Parts: sequence; structure tokens; C-alpha cells
Amino acid sequence: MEQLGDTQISERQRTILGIIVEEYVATARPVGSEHIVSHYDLKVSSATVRNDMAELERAGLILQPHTSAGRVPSERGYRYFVENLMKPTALSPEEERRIRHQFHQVEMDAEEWVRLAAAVLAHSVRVAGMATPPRSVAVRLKHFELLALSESRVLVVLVGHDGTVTQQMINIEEGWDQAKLSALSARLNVALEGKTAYDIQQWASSEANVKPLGEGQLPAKVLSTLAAMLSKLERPEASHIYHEGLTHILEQPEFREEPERLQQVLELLEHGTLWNLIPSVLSREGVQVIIGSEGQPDARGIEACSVIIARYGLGNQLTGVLGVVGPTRMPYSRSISTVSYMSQLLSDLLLQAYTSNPDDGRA
Amino acid sequence: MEQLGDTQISERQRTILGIIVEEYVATARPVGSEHIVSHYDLKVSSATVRNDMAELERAGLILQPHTSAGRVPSERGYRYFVENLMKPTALSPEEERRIRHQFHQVEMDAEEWVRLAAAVLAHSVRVAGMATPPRSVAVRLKHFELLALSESRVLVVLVGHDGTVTQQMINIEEGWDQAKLSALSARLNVALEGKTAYDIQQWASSEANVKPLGEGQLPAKVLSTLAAMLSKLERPEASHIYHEGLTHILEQPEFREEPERLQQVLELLEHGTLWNLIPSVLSREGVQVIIGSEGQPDARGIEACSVIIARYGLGNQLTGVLGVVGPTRMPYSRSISTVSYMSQLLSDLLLQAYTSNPDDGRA
DNA sequence: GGTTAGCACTCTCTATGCGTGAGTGCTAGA
DNA sequence: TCTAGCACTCACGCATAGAGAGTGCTAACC
Repeated sequence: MEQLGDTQISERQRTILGIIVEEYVATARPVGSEHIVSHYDLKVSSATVRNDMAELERAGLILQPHTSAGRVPSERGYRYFVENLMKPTALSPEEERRIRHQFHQVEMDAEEWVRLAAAVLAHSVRVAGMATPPRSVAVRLKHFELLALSESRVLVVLVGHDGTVTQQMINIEEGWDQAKLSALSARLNVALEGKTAYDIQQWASSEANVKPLGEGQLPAKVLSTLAAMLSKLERPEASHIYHEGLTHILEQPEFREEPERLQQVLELLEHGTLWNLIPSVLSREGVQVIIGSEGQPDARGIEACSVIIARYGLGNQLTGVLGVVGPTRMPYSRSISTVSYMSQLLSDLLLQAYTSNPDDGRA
Repeated sequence: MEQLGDTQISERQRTILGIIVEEYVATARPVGSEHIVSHYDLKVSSATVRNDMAELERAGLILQPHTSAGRVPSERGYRYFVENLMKPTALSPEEERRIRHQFHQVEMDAEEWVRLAAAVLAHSVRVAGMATPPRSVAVRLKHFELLALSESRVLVVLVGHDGTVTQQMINIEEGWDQAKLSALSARLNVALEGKTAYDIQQWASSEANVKPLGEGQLPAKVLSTLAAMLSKLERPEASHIYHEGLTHILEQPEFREEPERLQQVLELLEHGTLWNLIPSVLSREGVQVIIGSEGQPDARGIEACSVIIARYGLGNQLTGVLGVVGPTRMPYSRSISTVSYMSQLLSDLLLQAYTSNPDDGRA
């Protein structure tokens, strides 16, 4: 017996709820009592099932679209299913192998991996997949270069200690050729290596540090640019959410009938409503399941959608987020397994990439 | 009088065709003869318009969804409209100013611009906008760095002469510390600056060049990696198509009624069917209009869509592609103006970025 | 008390028929 | 060459009817 609100539900009722969820997820059609007894060996009659269903409905776990239809899980029903009934089904070894293989096919590059992760999630669960590139909490400067592209433009290329690379163009006054720029960057690289954005700002605020670097505004400008680039690397919003597989969502009957729902998914992925959820995802471990509108005051307009999302990364130094977005009627078990596996896989790949490990990486 | 196939169409018929296209684009409803005479001052009766419409239909320029409905432009009709009837409406100065302003708000970074371009196109025409980052025809090496991330991993950061930056991780045998790597890259930078992928392969094929670089496989591996990175920069497929504004497309009634059509648009944008069109876009100047299935054997499944697309960039050295994708029922005039303006704007921005120009770029 | 058979009831879904209105094509006359 | 008039076609909206699915309730059963 389970306590739930003011109602208790029996073992058989739990079984029936499980059947309803699985059946509805598979067929998208309300599930009737007759259907249940004829397809599952419950050893009771349809009348008994009907009584149980009435009780489940009283408990708010299922509902009827209309009087003479079968039952459909409510949001609470899905939630109960995910937390109490679902048997986690790990991916098959062959499937895991196939996915890993795909990652070894592409370059060793975080953006590539993230893009691929979104695609794999989408394909494997047949809903929309999403992923963000990994970001560091506090990026330290590893190295930077100043490259003169023209007389008045310099490209700043910055490498973080985590291997992320960014670039920025700046305008300069005349009189700095590549030789001078190289000399400046050589000196600064020594002085600034290992520093964070904040450290660099501190360092640059001391006259004694900046004065010897040379005439004009350039040295100061370079310093502030470096600090800005580093701190931008830390802001996760600076990165795109990669997404894939909207086509799969279109195939779901609920979206064909009510295209408005698709708007909600697009809202989530295109306009970044999803970012509202991400801070809380980053703060918790494991796979998180957000079903419909479920007490997410920030995430407006995702009534008909569920999001299954997890963080990945190294400790809490370097983290990103990946997951799937689909209709509430979604294969939760498979989704959770896949998201979980993918977050593990990406974490492993990052770990491999940033620590010593002598297997070959396709030059 | 215009010759068209085996039929001629009169001046008034041309006017009527223009009205039908504009009216249908605006309302999404078939246009009837009565409606035309009551809203436009044609100085003829509806019966005359009917006769003209019958002729236009015979010429294949319009068609009837069913017997007792008004007329709708055919693909040929849209084409005729675009080529002969449409009056190009330039963007208003305020609008141009607003768009330019947005570009000055973001960083000076090609990827950012491209993303913004897709968003602006989408917002301004209210269809889906797309853009690809600019690619060079033959990228020459400007500079590269070797950075030891761990004992066995090295990050290669490469800057092309056009300012594009890429990175790649490679595995190395033990025994190369940062000092040795820096020495190697210093020597190679001198030897390889200005070389293309092909040049580097040539250079590396000579024992006399490679032998003095040091022991082990690393030097050869670095060389082949650099060549691979450079040649990858040249392949446009290597880059993502950024797209935005699918929500706008959803608002169009034709997609609400037949969601299959949306599949086609997604196919185009997500699965890169659009890449099939791009080579021909790159080879021609100006804005190109692809209406529906129009003799594009490569682009399957875009019957209901039109694509308005143009290249942008510097000469033919550095080019990308941007445009809009929407239903055939699309505001062609506005789309073409906007795509044209955006391609001009992005070209200008790139030109400014890669040549001398002393305005300020927000450090 | 839990379970079951039976049955009346409700409500959706599909088909059918009918009237309406939009829009046409054709014809004959100006 | 244009126009007025008119018959014709066909989608659309609406009401009606029947079928079917699925329920809830009641009364009997174990």
C-alpha cells in the first residue's frame, strides 16, 4: 500500500496504472478496462479493473478525456509511474557500443560531441534531443596569441586551461606590428598564465604591472579583452543549445492534431526558455524528469511537454547539460536510461580528453 | 504582351495575376473575381476578370483548389510574379538602421553575426531564417600553437589567414613537454606560414624538411593534423546551418492544416537537404529564388516550400550563404529585399573586420 | 469484503442528407 | 471586346441517426 494524498492504492491498482501508462505511451490511445484484461493476465474481470480505475481517477493519477473513453495518465500519474513503477531498462550492450562508436568517429572536439549527443538522443528516443557545450566554473588562462590581421585589427585567440578556445577581434591604434605584438603577448603570457578573469582584472589595476608593457592604450585594452573573454566562457548562456530531431516530435499524433503544442517545444528550444531550468539541473546530480507544467513557475507554456535532462562533465569544474524534450506521453524509462548513459559517456569523453590517456585519436 | 509557353497574356491579365498573388499571400485564401473588382479599381466587371482568370489558368499561372473556389497562384505563377510583376520594395531606412544597430551590439565574431543574421531574417520576414558561417576557398596558415594539456594530450590551435580559428586535440607519445612543443611550433610557424593544406602536405612529404624536426612520430603527426584542419576549414559542410524562427512558420495556416509540410522544412534545415542547393548558390551572384519543387532534382521533398537565398562574403575568397525558408505563399518582395540587404550587410561587416578601419569595437 | 455478470447510459465518431453560398463558365446581347 | 444574367458545381456547415466503445452501478456470488 502506498500513501498518496488522502487515498491509498493497492498493489493491483499500481499494476493497472503501470499498464495504462505503458499502453498509452505506446499507442497514444486511451486505455479501456476490456483492453487491459484481454491483453494482460490480471486474473480479474474487467469490472474489477473498472472499479480500480475509478479509484485511480479519484486519486488523481489517471483521467478520462471524455465519458465513454478509456483512461489516460495524468501528470501525477506519470510522475508516480516514473518514481515507483518504472523498471529502469539499461541500454543494450550493442546499442551502447554503437553509440560509443559514433563518438569515436568524430573529432575530439567538445562542440562536435555535443552536437552528436543531441542527434544521438533524438534518434535513440525518437524525440527532440538537446545539449549544451560544457562550461567551466572559473576558467583560467592557459595561453593567448595576438595576431595582426591588418594595420588596425588584431585577433585575440585565447585558450583556457580546460582546452576551450575563443577568439575576438579588437581595433588598435597604428604602430603595432606583429613583432611588437608577439613580444607583448610573450611577456603577458608568462605573467598571466593560470589567472582567472578576476585575477587579471586585479593584476591590470596595478600601475606597476601595466606601465612597463608599452605606450598607448593597447596593453590595457588587451588585458580587459582577455578578462572579458574569460568571463564570457563562464557564462553558460553564452552558448547555444544544440537541438535535433524536431521531426520525431512531429510524428507524434498529439502534435499533428494540435500544432500549438509544437510552439511550446520550439519556444523551449529556440527562445531558450529551457535556460530557466538549467540552473536547477546543474545544482543536482542525476537525471531529472520534468513532467508538463509541474510546479515549474519559471517554465511557462510547457504544459504538454516533458523534459528529461541531466548534467555531465568533470566534477563541478566543467559541466554542461543534455537531455530530451518531448510530449508528456513519452517513453520515460528509455529516455532516462539514454540520457543517463549519454551524460556518463560525455563525462568520460571529457575526462579522457583532459587527462592523460594513451589511446589513439585519429590525427 | 508576354510570350509564355504557347499562350500570351495581356496587360490586364498581368495585373490580375499580381493582385491574386498579393492577395493570396496576404490572406491565405483563394481569390475570387468579385473580390478583385470590389477591392481594386480595374474598371471592368467581374465577368471580364473571370474570363481573364480562365486564360491565366490555361497558361498555368493560377489554379483552382476546387471548382467553386477562387484562384490560387501556381508555382509558375509565383515565378512569373517574382520575375515580371513584383516591384522591389527596399527596406525602410529606419529598419536598416535598426538592423545595423543590432549587429553593432554583438561582438565582432563571424559566428555571432551569422546567428544574428538568421534571427533577423526570421523576425523581419516572419518565416524561418538560415545562415551558414563564412568559409574560405583556400585557407592559408597564419599561425598555430601546440599546448600540452596533459602528458599525452596536445591541443592544436590553428588560425587561418582569414581569422578563423579551429582546434583539435591529438594524442602524443611521452617525452614532449611544453618547452619542446613550443620550440617545434616556433620552427614550423616560420616554415609554414602562408601555406595551404596542399602546400603543407607537399612540404611534409620531403624527408629533408621533416627529419630535422625531432624524434618520434609527433612532428609528422602535427603536420598531417594541420593539413587536415586547414582542408576541413574549406569544406562548407563542416559548418552548421544556423536557423531560427520555425515558430513563424507554424503560424501559417497551411502548416497548421497539413503538418507534413513542416516535415519538409525541417528536413531542409535539420538534415541539411539545403546543402544540395548551396553549391549552385555560391556559384551565382545575387539573390536566388527557389519556388517549390521547381526543377530542383536534388532537393526532394520541398514541394510546398520556397527558399530565398544569397551568398555573402568577400569576393570569392570568403563566402557564406544566408536566406529564408517558408511556404510557397511567401512575401517574395519583402523576402528578397531583406535577404539582399542582409547579404550586403554581412559582406560589409566582414570587409570591415578584415581590412583596416579605425572605428571602435567594444573591447 | 472483494469480485463478477449484466445492463443501462453516455458520449464520440462516422456517415448521410440537405441547404446555403461562393464562385465559376457560358451565352447572348450591347 | 466587354458585360449582364443565369445555370451549375462543389465545399462547408449543420442536423440527424446509428454504431461502438467504455463506463458506472446494482445485485448476486464466493
